[in-house]
Amino acid sequence: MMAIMKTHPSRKEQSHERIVDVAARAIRRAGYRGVGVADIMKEAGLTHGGFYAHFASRDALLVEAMQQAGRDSQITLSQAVERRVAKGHSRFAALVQAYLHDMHMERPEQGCVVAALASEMTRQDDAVRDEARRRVASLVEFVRAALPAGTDPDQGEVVTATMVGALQLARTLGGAAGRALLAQTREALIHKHQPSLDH
Amino acid sequence: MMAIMKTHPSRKEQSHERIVDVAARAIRRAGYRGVGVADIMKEAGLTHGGFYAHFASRDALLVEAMQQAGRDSQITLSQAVERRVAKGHSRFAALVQAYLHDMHMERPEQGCVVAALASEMTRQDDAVRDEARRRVASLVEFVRAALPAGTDPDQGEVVTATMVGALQLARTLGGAAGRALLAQTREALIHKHQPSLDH
DNA sequence: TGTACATCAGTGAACGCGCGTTCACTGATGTAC
DNA sequence: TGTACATCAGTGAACGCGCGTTCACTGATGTAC
Repeated sequence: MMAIMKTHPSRKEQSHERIVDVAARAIRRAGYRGVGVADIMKEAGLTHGGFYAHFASRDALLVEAMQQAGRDSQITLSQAVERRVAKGHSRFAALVQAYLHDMHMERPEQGCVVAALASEMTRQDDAVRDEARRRVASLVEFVRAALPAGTDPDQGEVVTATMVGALQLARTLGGAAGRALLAQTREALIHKHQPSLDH
Repeated sequence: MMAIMKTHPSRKEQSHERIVDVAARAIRRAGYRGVGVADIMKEAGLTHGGFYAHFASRDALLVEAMQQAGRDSQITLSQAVERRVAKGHSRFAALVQAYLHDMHMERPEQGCVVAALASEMTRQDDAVRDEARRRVASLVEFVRAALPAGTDPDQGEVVTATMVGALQLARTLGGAAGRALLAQTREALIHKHQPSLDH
């Protein structure tokens, strides 16, 4: 009853996943308040009436959507990092280049959920806020794990703050100004933490 | 007709200013979507019906509110910086300490409008978005002007991104974790740009 | 200084719309025998 | 293998509420003479 089986998912589970996937993209594109229940259901190929068979409330969906968005973007980012590492870049430089990539500025809906929602996170109800904290902590951990050997681990928070802030400012400025800001930030981070490499 | 006189403001002008002041705090506390026209008018001591004698639309108010919030927080920040400079701190250390102060984490409604709204700025209509870009540019200029002599001016963007990002992450985490993140970021910025001072 | 009228700032009811949520119902899938 | 019934996932109309916006009206302020 309680155990989650590894068998192929039921029809309902498939719908559930589809709804969460859609929502995970929607909140990053349009914000917590930006897309309604009916829109999400429609994009998932369903009608809005069925929503409450899947979730207790809109907020409950938001929590699952943030988890999913976190998984999504962490996988995408990991893969981009590994690709660069395979080409001979250091893990740290790879992270900085992947996170502060022009594409990441232009495609928030496929990108980091923390950067997409940072300034709205404080204003959510408890359950959503708790998940937001977990997303931040998880991102910081990811960054910390990519710091060059010997770096003070406290730099994990600082580098995360720099990357998240830069991505948001770049998105606000947009266009050439945004890309310039990203380039300067990549340069500064890599130069600071690995003066000898990737320059 | 067009010239703005320096005479004492008319009754209507006083109301207008009060509405904008209230809105400037409200958007930083609750976000662009967080407070309605009726609430703002009420807090300004008026009824909602009079709103459209002052503004063409809710968005028009948001533009003025952002300008006002920018002025507000720039003045507050300047004063805090000057106070620290007077005590013998360098201008850069003073800026970092003032911006990444625990109080700034706890009181978004009196603080930086960019940090309060960064991730929502991309999602606003043209007029609001334009003003958002100006707020970002203005903050970057302010930071650049406080960089230690001889620093590459491109660091203005990077330091701004770091401070804005750190403030947002600290607010999301809240409490002790938030304060720790602020402290680490202050330390890192000051240590990087002025290794010899304020340590 | 006073009276009559015009202008102005603000009031409060009302409208239209979108959105989260509920619910009676339907058609499909699964189970019992 | 077939029939009867129960369960399940999803449908679509409806409800209630909040919010941006409009508008006819009121009371106060200012101006003309």
